[in-house]
Amino acid sequence: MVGMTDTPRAEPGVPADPPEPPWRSAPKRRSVPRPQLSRDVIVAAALRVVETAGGQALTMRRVAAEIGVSASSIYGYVASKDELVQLVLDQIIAEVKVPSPAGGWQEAVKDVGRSMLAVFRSHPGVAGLTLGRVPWGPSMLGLTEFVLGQLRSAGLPDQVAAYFGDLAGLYVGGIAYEEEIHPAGDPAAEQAEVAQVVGWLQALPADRFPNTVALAPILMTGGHDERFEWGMDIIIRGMASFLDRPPDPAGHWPPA
Amino acid sequence: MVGMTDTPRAEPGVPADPPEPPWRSAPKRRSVPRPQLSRDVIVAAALRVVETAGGQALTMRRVAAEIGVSASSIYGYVASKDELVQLVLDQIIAEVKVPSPAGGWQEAVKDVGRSMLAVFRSHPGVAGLTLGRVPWGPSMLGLTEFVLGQLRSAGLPDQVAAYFGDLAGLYVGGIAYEEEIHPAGDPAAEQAEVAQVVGWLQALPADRFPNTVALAPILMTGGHDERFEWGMDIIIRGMASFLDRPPDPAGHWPPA
DNA sequence: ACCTGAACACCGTTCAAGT
DNA sequence: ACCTGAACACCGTTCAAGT
Repeated sequence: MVGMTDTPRAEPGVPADPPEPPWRSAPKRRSVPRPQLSRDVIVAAALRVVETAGGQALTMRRVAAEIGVSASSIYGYVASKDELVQLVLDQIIAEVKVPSPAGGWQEAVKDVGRSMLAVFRSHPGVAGLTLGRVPWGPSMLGLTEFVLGQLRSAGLPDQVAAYFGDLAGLYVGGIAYEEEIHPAGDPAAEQAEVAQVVGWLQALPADRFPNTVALAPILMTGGHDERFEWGMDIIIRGMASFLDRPPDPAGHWPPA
Repeated sequence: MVGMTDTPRAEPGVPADPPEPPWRSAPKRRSVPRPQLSRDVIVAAALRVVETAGGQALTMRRVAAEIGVSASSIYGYVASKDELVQLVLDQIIAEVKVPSPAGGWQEAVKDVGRSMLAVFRSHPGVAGLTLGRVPWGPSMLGLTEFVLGQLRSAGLPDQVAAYFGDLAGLYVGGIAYEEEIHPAGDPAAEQAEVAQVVGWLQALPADRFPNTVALAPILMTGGHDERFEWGMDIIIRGMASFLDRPPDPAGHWPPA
């Protein structure tokens, strides 16, 4: 079954698969007479490399070695490293769960964020790959549709709903990337590092930096989950504030 | 000024030496055989490299070439590439203007964000270096102090003020990085790319993706400034919402 | 038709050797 | 004391050549 998603399905009559996103190239080689390479094999190997050795270890040479093939042969199936990265992203975004909207739009949207963070956490190394990219792959579509639906039916202005993905995607990806870079592995070493910075801040001249000195102890506290929940809450509160002041009848925001 | 000792000086005051006769061997030791290095020289060269060739061009070899020195000599003044990056970041963050608080805390805090984005824009290539790093350099302190002071005197809970820097820093750095990656250089090519994605989204089956299809035209519209202002507004609105529901007398949030 | 191997033009970092 | 040059262990990508 590995080859299925590989097959270019131009055949009409097959129902409603979304069209290929613009960044996807057609594989250069088709007709596989032997158990040779394929996009799926390459993407799976890439994912294995990222998970076992981190995002910065995702190199064409390493992926090739993981499969047992030369680096150059990968270029028969994938146009560039960037395309491989997009394929990897699309694969793991497919794991994000679309939640039940029963708890209201605010919880539903937060749940998408939580699920996305959980997926990034379960594939350490992938979050860094989203930075500076918009993963407009097929698996992103279901998520986008759900979130847009939630925001619109809550009564938020279309432009507000449209911009939200930008902000939320940046936030979740950024948080996940920071967690990758500073893994929660060794709590003792982590606490020592925090204590060092807090100590430095508290040693500042209190007359010139009164607020920094005063807040130093709580500037760097809080676990990853706590900070993430707080950040999502801020964003959702900002979104919700648009419900108190709806746009004017022409749909413009801010209202005239 | 450290740079002064760097200037290669060929014995001032001594009048023009006649050229060496052919039979003379070169002197074994010149007073200053090579221009002396220093951190300032290296950081300045690094900044020049980043600005002229982008953040991904910041390599030790390129910085060395910019100065006219071997790559390995840089390690006499800077422990690693990461330290060099931190020095570059601190240098440019020093350019961020601390605004007047006259317009109220919301505008003041937004102005810090705007100024920071402006600085990143004027040094293209630097923003990407902030990702996954907390630039706790000396020049960050004045900014932190100002923002914390604004938020506290506005009446926001200390923990909310403490977390704000995290969120805002992630946002500004992320936005600036995205602008670096997709520079606004060629408006025609940019618009063509957007049109391609919009076309792809509009071609989706409208029964399965009604909201995505409906919002496709406005999902990717808006200039960089507009999106940035909107994102900052969302965050500030979220912050302001804490003023409507202040923390309980014990200082806890959310209030019991 | 598919894959390899060498090549090109790069990386960060180390370290013995030269001046 | 300071800097160089070679070396080590890597990159992404291309392309003639082999099978």
